[in-house]
Amino acid sequence: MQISVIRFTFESSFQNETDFPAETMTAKAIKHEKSIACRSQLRAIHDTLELINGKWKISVIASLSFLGKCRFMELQREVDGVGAKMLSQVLKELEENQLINRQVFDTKPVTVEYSLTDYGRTLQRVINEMAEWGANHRKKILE
Amino acid sequence: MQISVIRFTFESSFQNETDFPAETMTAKAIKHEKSIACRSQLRAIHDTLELINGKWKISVIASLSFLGKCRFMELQREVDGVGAKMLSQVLKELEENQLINRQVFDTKPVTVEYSLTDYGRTLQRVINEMAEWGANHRKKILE
DNA sequence: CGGGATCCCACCGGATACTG
DNA sequence: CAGTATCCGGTGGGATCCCG
Repeated sequence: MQISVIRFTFESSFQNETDFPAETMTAKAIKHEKSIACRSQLRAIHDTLELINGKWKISVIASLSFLGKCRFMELQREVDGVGAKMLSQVLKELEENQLINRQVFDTKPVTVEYSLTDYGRTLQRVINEMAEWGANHRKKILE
Repeated sequence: MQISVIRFTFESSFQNETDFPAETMTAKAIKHEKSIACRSQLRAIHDTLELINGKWKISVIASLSFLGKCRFMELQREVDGVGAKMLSQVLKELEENQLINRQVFDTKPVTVEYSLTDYGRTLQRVINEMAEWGANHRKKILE
């Protein structure tokens, strides 16, 4: 009967199991297994959120992703509503987390260019999923 | 020369274009096109963030996604660190946004079960990407 | 058990002014 | 241009108590 526990996979967790002929102990075991798996997923999600959480981070990353190299003012113009202070702070944090590069040019008025690092680029799939979902959501809301 | 604008796609935006033989006007046109595309992506991302932003929403959705139906206390136990007030608030907002179902049973101590709606389930891909990225990130951080 | 009400604080984030 | 500094209000979110 322990085989039923093995039957559990992440994929199966999205279906109801009301027709699952489990007795109490097996059900408990399944629940426990699920909880273990769930916590490890939650931890991973929490890790991700720790880096890209906040009102602006994802927008900044997405902008750099779509536009390539960007200067400070370009980014501020692109990300609607962000103030200089927040943008500055966000850029600093993203740089600390190795997600973006900061390159300073010694021109007459100093020029700074930001760009994604290779590691920052690995967030693209997450960003794409979010953008896609958002687009579908807007369609749905407007009936 | 306008053909070069047409050449632009999202995919191409991730490569440098330093070797792109564009004159100023074409480069400007490209930049403008990019900006337009970028803004529409940012708007979509903003829409998504509007629903799932915050410290707990994604964790709650992920928990329901992995565990299926859940009661209030189960969720609170699962999502590490969340208080009853926040959990309650988050659940209310998610319900208003049609992402979760709330089902009340008239037992002696009242029982409430939460579960994802079909629409809430469409967030799964976003969640999976985030979980996967977080797992890789943790691996990378630990060298 | 499943929350609502209240209190309270930290910090997010906006506005403005200033610097190099 | 690319920030930094300062001030300050709103609110995210924790703790605690309470209620059906």
